[in-house]
Amino acid sequence: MSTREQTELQTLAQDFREALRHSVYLVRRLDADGDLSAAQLSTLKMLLDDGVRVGEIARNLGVKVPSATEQVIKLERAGLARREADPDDSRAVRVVLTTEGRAAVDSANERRNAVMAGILAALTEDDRKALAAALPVIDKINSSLQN
Amino acid sequence: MSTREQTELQTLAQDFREALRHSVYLVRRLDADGDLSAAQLSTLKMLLDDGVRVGEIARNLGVKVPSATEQVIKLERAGLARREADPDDSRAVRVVLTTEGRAAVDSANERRNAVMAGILAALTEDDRKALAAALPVIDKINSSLQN
DNA sequence: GCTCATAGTTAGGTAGCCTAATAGTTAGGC
DNA sequence: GCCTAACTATTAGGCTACCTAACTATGAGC
Repeated sequence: MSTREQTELQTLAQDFREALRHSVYLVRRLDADGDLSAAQLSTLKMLLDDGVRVGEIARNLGVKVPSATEQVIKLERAGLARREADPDDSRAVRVVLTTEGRAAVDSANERRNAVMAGILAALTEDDRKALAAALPVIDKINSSLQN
Repeated sequence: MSTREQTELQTLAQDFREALRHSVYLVRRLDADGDLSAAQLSTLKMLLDDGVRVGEIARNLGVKVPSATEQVIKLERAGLARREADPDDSRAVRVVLTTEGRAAVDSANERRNAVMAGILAALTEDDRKALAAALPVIDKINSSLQN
């Protein structure tokens, strides 16, 4: 890698860090929406397909198992999820959505998408293209870190 | 706006939300570095130029004033910042860096940039170009929300 | 010189994360 | 078959970073 490339890498690193830091505004704007916190909405979304084990929830959220248990307990108290015994492994717990949970995911998801769409609508078409082109890269970075 | 554009907007909104959610991995990787939390490093960086008022710190961080006070108190206890009376307005407080604070910003900043650069080095040149092109857009979004 | 606005702090509370310790279950070696 | 080691989840206790509400002190307008 050339010296020029090295410098560019440094600059990009710094700029990306700065952009990430400033994204708190965006994240908070989205979270301001609702009755469902970001962590809880993320958890509920995982449950859409099928029952999911607590450990898997933790891995998906990028947190430790006790933190996932905590989220599940809150969702259960809110009547949005339910814990069931895993038929294959009695150490494990399968977390599933309740009917209310399913409805809550759908409506929270739609409302947040609408907020985000409103923000993106203020951009130019070129801006949106540039953003769309970067999303796969960001996902690539993130999944490489997921460990 | 055409129906096709509407749909694209919805899709982009959803994808961007998803990418943001997954960025916890990246943010946590960067924060794992060190002795200085993300909030504290951000606060310290603001002080580099000049004394900054608590209200201004709050606005910059995107938090309420009491939260900024809290950060300042912690930095003060850590010996990294100092509160001084504002000569122009005795209601106000100017927060300034100590010598240790200045050194701490520099080293934490460098270490985090190095971590980020390491992550970005694993991408292709095209990926980095796409990312670099999107950063101004992200900043544009963020500054539109800042208020 | 009141009154109202502004700057910051204090008090008390919440969410979300962590580590360490614990209970129960499964799996492998012998 | 049994014992140990590994795994799954929960509980307990602690931390950071937010928040709102209530307060103190200073500044500004009329």
